[in-house]
Amino acid sequence: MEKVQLQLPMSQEEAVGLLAKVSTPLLEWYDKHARVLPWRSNPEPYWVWLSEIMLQQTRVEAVLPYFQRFVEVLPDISSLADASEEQLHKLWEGLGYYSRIRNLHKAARQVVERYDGKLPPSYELLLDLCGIGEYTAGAIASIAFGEPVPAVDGNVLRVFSRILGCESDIASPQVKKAYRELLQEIVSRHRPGDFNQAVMDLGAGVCLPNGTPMCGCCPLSHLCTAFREGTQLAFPIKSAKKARRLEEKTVFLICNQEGVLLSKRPAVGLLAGLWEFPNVPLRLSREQAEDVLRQQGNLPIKIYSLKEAKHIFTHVEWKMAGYLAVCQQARWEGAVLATLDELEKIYAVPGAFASFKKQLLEYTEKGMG
DNA sequence: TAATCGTGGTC
DNA sequence: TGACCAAGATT
Repeated sequence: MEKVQLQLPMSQEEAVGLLAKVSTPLLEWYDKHARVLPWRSNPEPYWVWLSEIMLQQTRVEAVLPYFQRFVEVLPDISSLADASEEQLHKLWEGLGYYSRIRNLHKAARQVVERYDGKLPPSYELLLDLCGIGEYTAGAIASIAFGEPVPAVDGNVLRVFSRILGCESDIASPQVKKAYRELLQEIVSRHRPGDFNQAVMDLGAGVCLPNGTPMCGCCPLSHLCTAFREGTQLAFPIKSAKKARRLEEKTVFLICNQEGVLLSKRPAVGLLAGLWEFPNVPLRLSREQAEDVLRQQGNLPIKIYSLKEAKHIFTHVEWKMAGYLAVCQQARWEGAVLATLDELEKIYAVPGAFASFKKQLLEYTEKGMG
């Protein structure tokens, strides 16, 4: 990778000099304003690791209930390594980016095999585990083991691009690398974990990404180039993303006296390995939907049209029609019959199907006519 | 390097 | 309502 220089309104030496002044006021602010979080109250390596994986591209408030339940059920790395994929999917259901839990599972097995079930206490060794990249290795190494390395995430890039007035595109891997090297020079040697978490708390609560940052509360405003110039909203510079593509589907809730049919998604790709209601491409009319149901071997007693649903992923949007078919014998190639209790407790069904799951429960509770 | 991979909150 | 975005990793 070619070495890239950050585009700064100052020299590299001036930038390092400016950043050297960050640590003291940042840590003083953190001592007063740090959020109280389970993995901070008990920063054992397993908790720090699990929290960092859950927090990837995910807000603290969304993570909290998942984290609590997860460590209750699987209190250590060894129990995680021994868990079934089905159980892990259920514990992760609704949290998104499901490759995270599969990689966490693989890594737990690596840790048991290589390190006797204890997370290795170094950035380089952590980096070698599944699902742990540059950011997460830095976060665990600094927070759980006190290694003085930076943890460069979206918060760090936003906060420091504003402080520096840096015009480089933070979406570029080379630019992230340049930030890592720069921050390696100034991360607190005494409190690296607190330093990294302080920047994240500052980014999450003060140096906001969406809307106007609260510079009046910021312990670093006196150092901040963007604040001085009134250009906070111009940073960070980030290249535009590609537009989403649209996919249309027809979803079938095929029920009998016992329960409803579920299919398992392919092992790779979107929502890999999770369960879903049987579905086909395109939004079908009621007549077309009846044909599909009959082709799958059903003789529906009654068919209800459901409310259409939309689900937006990062790079795809699903627009879905839905039909509920009441059958004597529910059939669909490759599908299994799940009771409502099993749907609740065993099968992990992603949020994309939440609207239809809700409509199913409304039907079973009240009847739909 | 660019595309892939979820979900929920906010303006 | 739609666009943007969040404690990224993998291929």
